[in-house]
Amino acid sequence: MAGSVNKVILVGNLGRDPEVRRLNSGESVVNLRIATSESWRDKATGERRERTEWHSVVIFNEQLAKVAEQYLKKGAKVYIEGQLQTRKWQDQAGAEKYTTEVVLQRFRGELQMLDGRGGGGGAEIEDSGDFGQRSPLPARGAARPAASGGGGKYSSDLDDEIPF
Amino acid sequence: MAGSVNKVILVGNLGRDPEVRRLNSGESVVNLRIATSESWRDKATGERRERTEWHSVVIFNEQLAKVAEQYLKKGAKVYIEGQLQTRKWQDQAGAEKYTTEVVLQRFRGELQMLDGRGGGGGAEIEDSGDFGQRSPLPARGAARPAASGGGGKYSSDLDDEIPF
Amino acid sequence: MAGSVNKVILVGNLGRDPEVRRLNSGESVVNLRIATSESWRDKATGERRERTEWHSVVIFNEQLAKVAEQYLKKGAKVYIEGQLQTRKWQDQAGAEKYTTEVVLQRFRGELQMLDGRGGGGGAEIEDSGDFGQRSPLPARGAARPAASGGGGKYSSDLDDEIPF
Amino acid sequence: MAGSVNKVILVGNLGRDPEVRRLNSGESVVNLRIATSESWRDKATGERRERTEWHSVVIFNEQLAKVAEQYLKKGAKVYIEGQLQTRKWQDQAGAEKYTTEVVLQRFRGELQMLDGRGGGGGAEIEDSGDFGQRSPLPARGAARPAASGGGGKYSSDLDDEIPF
DNA sequence: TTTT
DNA sequence: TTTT
Repeated sequence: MAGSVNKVILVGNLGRDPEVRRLNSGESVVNLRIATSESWRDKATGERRERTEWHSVVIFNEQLAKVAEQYLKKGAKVYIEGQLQTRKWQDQAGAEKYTTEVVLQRFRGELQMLDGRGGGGGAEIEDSGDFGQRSPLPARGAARPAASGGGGKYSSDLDDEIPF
Repeated sequence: MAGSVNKVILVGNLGRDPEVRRLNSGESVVNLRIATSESWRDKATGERRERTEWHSVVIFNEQLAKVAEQYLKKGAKVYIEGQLQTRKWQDQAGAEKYTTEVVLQRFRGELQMLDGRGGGGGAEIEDSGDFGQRSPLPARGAARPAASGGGGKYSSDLDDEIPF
Repeated sequence: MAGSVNKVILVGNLGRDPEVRRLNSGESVVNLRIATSESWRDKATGERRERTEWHSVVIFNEQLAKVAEQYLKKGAKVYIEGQLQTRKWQDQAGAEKYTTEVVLQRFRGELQMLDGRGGGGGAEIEDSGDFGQRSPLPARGAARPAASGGGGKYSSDLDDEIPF
Repeated sequence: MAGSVNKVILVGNLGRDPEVRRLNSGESVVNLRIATSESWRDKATGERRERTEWHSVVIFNEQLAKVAEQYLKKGAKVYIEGQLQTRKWQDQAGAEKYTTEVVLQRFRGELQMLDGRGGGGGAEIEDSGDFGQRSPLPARGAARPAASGGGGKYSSDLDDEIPF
């Protein structure tokens, strides 16, 4: 459709470690389970209440999948930007089911690690040349984690694999 | 959870007229079915392909529910901002089902009508006083439709009901 | 900085035709002037008031620059996604000035045309192959306009130039 | 204007402590200075480069101003949602200047504290009653910080002042 | 079920 | 300078 936008922005915490599936193509797909929550005081009872929402996130973006696989773990706080997709499937009994996921397509979406030390992930992309004073960050969908723990080695390795 | 964000932004078209449910409280809840789509050319086949995604939107925000009920109809293009919520329900056979919706809670969310003539809806809210040169728009979650077709009457009526 | 996000989302109308600058590299950069506005009823006076905000948008993204150049004109309604950048410059008298712009970097940002007939622009990108049922839209920052006025020719030409 | 959107989303760190101005009305306005940055590897030189962008944020939203005043300090990481506003002013020499700010109007905008312990701020709002299973969070523009350091006292005090 |  |  002309002129449409389908965007989800989440800031939340991983409920468990990332799940990585390796495709035949060699690419990996990462699934995250992310919790967001709101709390409020119920005026009627005066009690504090909280509602947690769980989101299924699927990362097809190769660079971001690598970052997720290498640096994220249960409890990590992340910023995620993707799009809504609902897919139909059948359970073992043959019943129709629908699942709605937040999807980061190839070359699309964003992932930022928001934890302080040993985890904060900033955008990190190679530039193909100067662009006046605007050189930074021409590319999309990439995240570079800060050195986690013992240094920047993994970070460097990752850098070398980013193809632009 | 501390520091979480759960936000969905959609620009798309209504697949059918809004569905309005009246609650016992007198409030109304509006359900929208919104399509977003992307198209691309398949490199392998050279054919143009398109994928349409359908979104279920639920409007609990009273002002926006009124706007939706009065001014939106099948085919209308809208900007929607809400949050993801998944709810569990049982079908007639007793099978567990999950549905994920984009929800505009009371006093939350945004709705903007994007159609040109007889439909464009801008934010429209009363101010409770001046605020230096920054007076505009202190309130959230409101949309005022332009007069649709026969004039601004409904728009005015609506204005009078906006309680701030 | 690790884990940062800098994002602007605008839906508004062009105050004038796009301004195109051709760089020595052959690339073009497009500047847009976009108005957003809010209206509200002043509670004290009962009068309707409106505040219009003007935004300077700079498009370095080549694909989106082409779309803007070819299909946008004064009055057009667009969805824009970019990032905030402030740059320092000197006026003729040598006085320091700062200008803040919404920038769509190379390969980044989004542009959707929201006008109905002869103008609605949907994402339009070639795919490099199938990806199961998820094939669509792996790429970012692209917009394909619908044929404006005299047909889809320019649209097709544009398609051929999109390098992925 | 009908159907317009003016939204800025930032995730970044405070460059200095919040600046609080007390208005004659008793309300306070808080100014923040927030840095976002991107880093990338320059393909030509192979060097890592980084660009930091500084944003001026102005909080008129009373609740969020209180949160900012009480809980934010230099270095804190925050999620901010506001709108772009450019205002004209004159320096001491009478020269015209323009400043663009990210503004959180009264009852509008969002602020989430993203630091781990003693700082993470989740939405925290009182509800005016039940709303089926959807009771949470009817209100907008509020943030409740987690107890910082020694307990929830300030948090509770703040709660009592939130008028809904 | 929309839209192009 | 747009739009309603």
